[in-house]
Amino acid sequence: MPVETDFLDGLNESQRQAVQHFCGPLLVVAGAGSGKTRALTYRIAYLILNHQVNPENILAVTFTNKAAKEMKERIELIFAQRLAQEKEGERLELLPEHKQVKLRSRAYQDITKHLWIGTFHSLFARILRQDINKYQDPKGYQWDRNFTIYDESDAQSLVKNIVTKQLNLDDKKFNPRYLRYSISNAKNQGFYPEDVLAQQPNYRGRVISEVYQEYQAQLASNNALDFDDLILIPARLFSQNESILGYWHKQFQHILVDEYQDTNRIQYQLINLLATNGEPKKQNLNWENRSIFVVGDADQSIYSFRMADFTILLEFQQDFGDGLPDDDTRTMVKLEENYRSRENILEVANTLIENNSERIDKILKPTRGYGEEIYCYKAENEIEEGQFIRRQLLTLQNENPELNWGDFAILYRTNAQSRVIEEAIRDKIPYQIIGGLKFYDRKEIKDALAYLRLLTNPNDTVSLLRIINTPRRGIGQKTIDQLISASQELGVPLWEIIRDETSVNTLAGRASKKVNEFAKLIQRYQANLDQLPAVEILDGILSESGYRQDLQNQGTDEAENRIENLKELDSAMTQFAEENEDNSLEGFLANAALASDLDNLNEKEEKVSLMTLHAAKGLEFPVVFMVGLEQGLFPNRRTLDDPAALEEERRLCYVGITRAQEQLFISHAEERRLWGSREPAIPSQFLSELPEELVNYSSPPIKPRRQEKKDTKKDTGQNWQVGDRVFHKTFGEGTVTHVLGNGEKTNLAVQFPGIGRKIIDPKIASLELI
DNA sequence: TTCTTATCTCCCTGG
DNA sequence: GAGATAAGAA
Ligand SMILES: Nc1ncnc2c1ncn2[C@@H]1O[C@H](COP(=O)(O)OP(=O)(O)OP(=O)(O)O)[C@@H](O)[C@H]1O
Repeated sequence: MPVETDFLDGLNESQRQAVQHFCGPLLVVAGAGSGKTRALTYRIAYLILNHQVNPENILAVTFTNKAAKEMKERIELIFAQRLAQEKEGERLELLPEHKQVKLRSRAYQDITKHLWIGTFHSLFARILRQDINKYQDPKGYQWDRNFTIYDESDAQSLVKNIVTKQLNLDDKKFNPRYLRYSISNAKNQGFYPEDVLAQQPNYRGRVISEVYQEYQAQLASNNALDFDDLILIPARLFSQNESILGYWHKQFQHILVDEYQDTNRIQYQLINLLATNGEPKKQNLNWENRSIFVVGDADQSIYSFRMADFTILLEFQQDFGDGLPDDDTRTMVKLEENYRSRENILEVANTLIENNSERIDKILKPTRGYGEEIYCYKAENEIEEGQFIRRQLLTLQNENPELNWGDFAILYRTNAQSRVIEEAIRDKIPYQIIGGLKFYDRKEIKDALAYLRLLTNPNDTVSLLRIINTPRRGIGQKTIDQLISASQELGVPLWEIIRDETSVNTLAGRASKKVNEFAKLIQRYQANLDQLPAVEILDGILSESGYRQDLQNQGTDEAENRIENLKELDSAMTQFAEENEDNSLEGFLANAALASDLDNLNEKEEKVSLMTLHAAKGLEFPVVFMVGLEQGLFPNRRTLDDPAALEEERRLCYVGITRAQEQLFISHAEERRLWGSREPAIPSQFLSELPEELVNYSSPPIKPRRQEKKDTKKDTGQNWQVGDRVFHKTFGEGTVTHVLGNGEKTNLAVQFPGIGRKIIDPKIASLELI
């Protein structure tokens, strides 16, 4: 009999039904903020607790690394909580700090460490580390386990090199960016170069196909994979090799996918293969002790540019489910209550999304009542828009002391918009920008990583070329060209030439001494790769290569900054080694390649978050500013003549609105600077689609007050008692179960129905006695 | 070979 | 308007 598990208290009836689902397929569909992610997370815990499923038999796919990390933390807490009650007979948060730490570490060692939770890319990169040598490529390409993962800029420079150097095409006519995008799209549909040509039997198609072919050949000879390969190669490997598929099918008995509406066909194929072991007939499937559980919302599908296809979500019922009508089906659960947003915010979002024709209507009931008014502000230009944001932030923060800067988000369509906003708020308001230039995209970081990649994977010519003359060591373009053409003639990787002293001496002329010194340096570190911890390798190579010294000599602020960033790389490495119990260089490099800027978002830091609407998917904030609602910007210019693309923009807008919990500000400018020139801008069509009665188009008062709230006193002097009924801004109504400490140091343990027990400092959070 | 200056391209979204 | 890149000078 299943143990009754108190964490089910935090779920409504439909969520509970989803969480308690054990075997077979289940689709959870629901609008924004209805607790889909929570249901998925709790189900993982429930499988382990009540069905004794082994954590290593669970595969859960999230959309971002950050979401994966949070999910692991939640599960860890659930188990630590249970341990606390079993072993100590007490709630976790009421135990002394060191005991809490110990229990969490137990939960990590026993449970979460073994779970396979991550993005498609990180999970399947891990599988490839194990099995890529068994992959048989139809073209005969081969990779080994030390493969390097190329990020977008590596991939683009490879394409560019092919276009200009090898195929001698005009890169004006075929810009490498466009070609790279075409290749990526082809891969995300499982196409080989020949397929591209067959689909597009014209000059353009031939060029794309040729570049693609050469690109793939070079990836292989560099022993490198791009992001798309991390999905595509496992899919091909599983299709061609029954025993490998069988192994992973057996391993992953329970498969869960979050944000299922944004999976693409290849990702679907992977999930399908793992779930069915390649059995095509639905009726032959044996779901004993197995399940597939996906959650999603077709209205939040916003990644079609990455070949995501929300019809995959719509087809789940046919693919896996019983295919019965909604009233009778046992393989679909709908969640219809929204726990995140105020009623007016939700209504605005729902009204907007109804303008899409390609959709299935859903119910999404508010649970939180009307909140503050929604304002739409018309700014003169983008600078004045920034001023508006600044004014509002300062007033709101001033008037609502319970809000800290981390409770605000500013969302925009394109990264380029962040600049002006940053300028407007930087002197008064702490902020963090998510996206744009990623940490791992910075020049100095890429240089450092190139050294490290070269050590683990000497075939990685892209990295080799990046650092062979960085810092300047007198190895010029002519020398490099000589070496490259020799390597091409002999058909060996460039590194093979460079490390061979005699070849270098004949080829490199004056620079040969320098090349040999460089080769010796690299070889010395390669020899010590397994002996030294990763951090020491990094430090050593940065010093001995003269990289750090070179920066120090420059003495500029910029160089200072780069040195700081390199130090940060150092701590990132240490942190990675600790968190993952992995101090190998390979492990760290894979992690770095897959890292996204979103991973740096820290809610606990009290900073306003600036990010794109795409990056905000899955997040929530008490106060949201959605800015730049102008025709051509949002919806974006390129979508205006494509109805499907326009609908996706509208979904993006829906996502933006539904990030807000308490209050939403929308703004647009009448004039905006684009690439240096000023352009008039007309308001976004989405604005006219919002219900007029719920949006206030006049300027918000300088000192807006939270109206609905009764006076929340920040009661330091209040005498709190066990049993008091209280109201909290985020958690709602609850009951005080413990009063901890006294006087200035009083903390309260409050039990919130449906949420659990929280420790609250009444001096920081405003608690109302009711 | 490296540094400086003029010209060109680009920004829609990201693992 | 910035960052990348190509051409020209030291
Ligand atoms: N049963 C519940 N009772 C109260 N609050 C809940 C419940 N379920 C979820 N929540 C809260 O509602 C908010 C939204 O939950 P969650 O992120 O799981 O929703 P979601 O459906 O995944 O959202 P999105 O579609 O926007 O990603 C969270 O703050 C969560 O803590």
